[in-house]
Order: sequence, then structure tokens, then C-alpha cells
Amino acid sequence: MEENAKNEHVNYHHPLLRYKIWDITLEPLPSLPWNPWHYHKEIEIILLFEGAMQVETVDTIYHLQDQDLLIIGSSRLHRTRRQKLVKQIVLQLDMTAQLDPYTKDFSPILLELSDPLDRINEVLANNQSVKDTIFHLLVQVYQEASHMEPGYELAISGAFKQLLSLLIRHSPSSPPISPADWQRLKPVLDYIDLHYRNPIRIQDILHLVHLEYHYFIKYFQQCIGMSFVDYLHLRRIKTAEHLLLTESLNIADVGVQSGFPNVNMFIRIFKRYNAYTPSEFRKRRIQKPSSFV
DNA sequence: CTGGAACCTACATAAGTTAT
DNA sequence: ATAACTTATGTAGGTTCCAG
Repeated sequence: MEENAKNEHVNYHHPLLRYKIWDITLEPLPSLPWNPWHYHKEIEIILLFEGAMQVETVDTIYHLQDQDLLIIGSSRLHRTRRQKLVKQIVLQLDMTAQLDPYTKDFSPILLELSDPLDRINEVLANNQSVKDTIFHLLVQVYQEASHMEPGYELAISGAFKQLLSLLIRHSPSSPPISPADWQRLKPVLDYIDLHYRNPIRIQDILHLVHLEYHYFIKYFQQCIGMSFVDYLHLRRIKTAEHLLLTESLNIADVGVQSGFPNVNMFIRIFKRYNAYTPSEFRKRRIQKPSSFV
């Protein structure tokens, strides 16, 4: 089963918010076949309005009934099957696109460094009010996304922020590292926030943590979940994305202002994180999604 | 936790191609 | 003609391994 699992590519409805949300109504089938196993780096949230369906992950089979909600973590292998007529809304969301200064301290939870996000389903099963809140939040997102009235991006990003805060507060997984470790690394993260537009070498920040070079690298990777340069790149790419969509700078200048010392590097690294080149990224933003499915 | 050695990746540079 | 992007290559720096 797992051998044929497909890595699904998600076409976002919005290049910066990086979500896809759509509704499906499916007729019942005579037999009950499973849809194929698949996974994607985006988390998935299923809102079931009507009917009944099953969702299977490697660990668990979830049985969803009317007005139910299920969260599937990033890159989690899963498959579904329906049991009656099913009406649902599905949201797929790239968590790495939601990281900003306010989520920084919670990246271990949001990026699922220690536990898959699915574990929050156990909590939701016993907490109807949180479940309802998330449910309504996503209905809102769906409506905003379908109508795309002026300000819809603001509304949706606001709803995502609320969603993240709920996930953080109710996630059963404790941060995988101790508060002491956080305290220790915070000066480094703050330094990066402040200086990412300029070249940063590891040597430059070692004095902030009082750790030996090799040990620091391992320590950083362990706590943050990505290597030092990956983290730095991510910061810069986020800035670049923002500039691309909000300023009419040329590509080279966007690169420079985001902290990339030359255009070539900028484009290469941008593609690594985005599947698009910078100019393509900007172009796709200007035209609205062609179809809403 | 340290640090040397080995390995790996990013980077600058320059020269090229493609698209507008 | 110009901006956007690609490719090649030597080198600097990042990362991992491992012994102490």
C-alpha cells in the first residue's frame, strides 16, 4: 500500500497564503472502495457537513459523521472512503507559509517536529466547543475564498491566524525542547530577524549562545527542525514573496532587499521553496485563479 | 561537549540562453 | 535591447562523523 502512495501536488488558490479550499458532494457507491493512499506537505482539514466517511492514516481509522471535522498533518499518508452521500469542504494549507515573527516560538508544534498534528483530533473529540470554533472558522474561509470580495485575503489570513492559535493552544504535543533551550536560542533567532538582509555567518552569532561551533549546528537543527542556513533562507524567501506581491521592484532588487547577495542565488533558492520562479510567482498572483475547483 | 577530518552544499563569478 | 533566467566551475563555508 505505502509503496504506491502518491505525493500529491497541491495547486494553491493563492500564492502567498498557500491554501486550497473547495467543496465536494459525492454520491454513495454500491461498494465501499478506498480512494488511493496519498500524502502532501500541506496539512489537510476536512469538514463533513452531511453523510459519513472514513479516513485512514497509518495509525488510525477515523469515522466521521455529520458536522464533523478532522485534521491531517503534513506529509501524513492517508486515504478516505465514503459511506453515504457526502458533503464536505476540504482545506489544504502550507504551514511553512504561515510562519512569521509571532509563530516563531511555536514552530516545533506547527511544523510537527515531534508529533504529527493529527494527535489534536483526540483533543477535539472531547472538546466540542473548540471543534465548533474551528468548524465555523473554516466555513468563513470557504465563503471568503469563493466570493473574493475586496479584503478577502485579509479575512482569510486572519482566520488562519486564529486557526494557528487554536492549534497551538490545544495541541497535545509539548514543545520538543525545554524552555531553557528556547531561552538559549532566542538571541540567535532575534539576531536573524534583525540582520537577515545582510550576510550572516555562523561565526558571527556564536558569541550569542556561547556554544562551540559544531555543537551549535547540531543543537540548532535539533531545536528548530531545520539547519541554520535553511532557516535563514526561509526568512529571506518570506520577505522576497512579500516584496514581489507588494512592490514593483524588479527581480534583482527584490533579491537584494531580501538578503540575497546576487540574483542568481535568489532565483535558484526561490525555486527550491516555491516551485515557481520569482517572476512567475508574481504573475500568478495578478491573475485570479481560473476555476474554483 | 570538543575538535579535527571528510564530506557536502552554497556561493560568486562569468558567460550563456530565453522571453519580452 | 534589456530583463529574467540558466549553467559551469573553483572555492569558502556549512554539516556530519567520530574519537577522545
